[in-house]
Amino acid sequence: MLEMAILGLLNEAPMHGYELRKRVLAVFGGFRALSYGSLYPALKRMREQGWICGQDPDDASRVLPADAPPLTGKRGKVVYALTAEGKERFQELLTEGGPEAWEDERFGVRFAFFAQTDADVRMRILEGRRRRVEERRDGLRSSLARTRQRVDRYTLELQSHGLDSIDREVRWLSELIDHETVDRRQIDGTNSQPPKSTT
Amino acid sequence: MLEMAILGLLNEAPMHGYELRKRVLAVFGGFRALSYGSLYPALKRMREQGWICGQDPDDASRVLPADAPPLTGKRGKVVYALTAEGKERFQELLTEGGPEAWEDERFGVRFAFFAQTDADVRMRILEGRRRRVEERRDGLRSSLARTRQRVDRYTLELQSHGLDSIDREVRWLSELIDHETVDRRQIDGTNSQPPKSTT
DNA sequence: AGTGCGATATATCGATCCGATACAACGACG
DNA sequence: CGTCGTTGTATCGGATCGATATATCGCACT
Repeated sequence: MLEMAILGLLNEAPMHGYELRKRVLAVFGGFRALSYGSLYPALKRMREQGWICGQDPDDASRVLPADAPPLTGKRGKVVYALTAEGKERFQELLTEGGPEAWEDERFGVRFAFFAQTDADVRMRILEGRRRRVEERRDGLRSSLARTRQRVDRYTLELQSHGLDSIDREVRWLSELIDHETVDRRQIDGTNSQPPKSTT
Repeated sequence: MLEMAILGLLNEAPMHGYELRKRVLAVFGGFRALSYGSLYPALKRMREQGWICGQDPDDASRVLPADAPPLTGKRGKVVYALTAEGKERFQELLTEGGPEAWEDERFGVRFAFFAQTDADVRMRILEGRRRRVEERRDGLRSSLARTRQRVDRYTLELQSHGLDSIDREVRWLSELIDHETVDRRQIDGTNSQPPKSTT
């Protein structure tokens, strides 16, 4: 979810599209890129939605709402910032913990803003993600077991390495879940909350 | 490169689109998926290119070349097989070792057919891929070093885990390259080939 | 003083691929 | 005898990429 990434980063500070892209590359670089071909259309859509507004830094009076001209010819620079609706929308996204949140691409973005997410939503997403990744691991594992004898060295190497990566992610997620559980227990201990069942 | 994946798998054995998809999931599952939304249009394109042909298994006489009808209504099953041009095209792809071959998605597919690729092309691709991944690693590493103090626990965790994954890939590639080098030395020793510079 | 390169910056275009969905036939199972 | 899961083909809209065009700015080199 590109939309959430943009809202989240603009929530930290207003910036140019260009800057936005560099930040995305730095934060999500291990998982996802962000091309201009998605960025600028996304910014346009979001401006139309009213979630962000663009402002010309050379002429502060010239605010660019929904219907701004395409800036052809002499192009101005635009600093984007969240509107009230944008902040609202971001908060709304933070509370969503449905199955979409633990799909490959979404999860990375979702996780990057965990610090602003409620503990129970964090837990739901981490456990959902783990289930998801375990499923894939099991599928790959059995497929590998079946074909092990029949394939060449390189295919085997590729599948083994893929399986290792997935195994590592499961372990990483388990560590995070353990950590969350400890945090929760500490809160429960001092705050006497009932121990919620995490389904 | 979806095209190469299909050609490569059909080179092993003719099969249905559906089967093709399952094989792709099994072999590349750790890296890439394959949706029907890409598969069937791709098969159609490739049939138009003359690389593959489809044949109705219930009526072997009914071969489906380039301009076959969309099979609406009563849909027949289609077994796809490589044509002579298709085999040629696949061999051609196997010899290509340019920069495209070591980009994220391409590399996995490329690597899966390494057993049918020349040793020097294998080496070029492995080293190119390693350079590519090292670049990303260094970018991420310095970005992480710069922001380490300023970000929250989850962002840090995400970036660290991403960096670890990339580090692991570099090590994996290095092991493969070492192995290739050993193989080459053995051939050079017994076969007295001149030690090629791998630029 | 010129010049030329790399970074900053906005924007679009075509192509690729995904996700969801529809449709249909077949076999297993109760 | 129905109905559920698997096999199987196909399309649609939407998201995203990769390449490219354009323009400005600062800095180094000559």
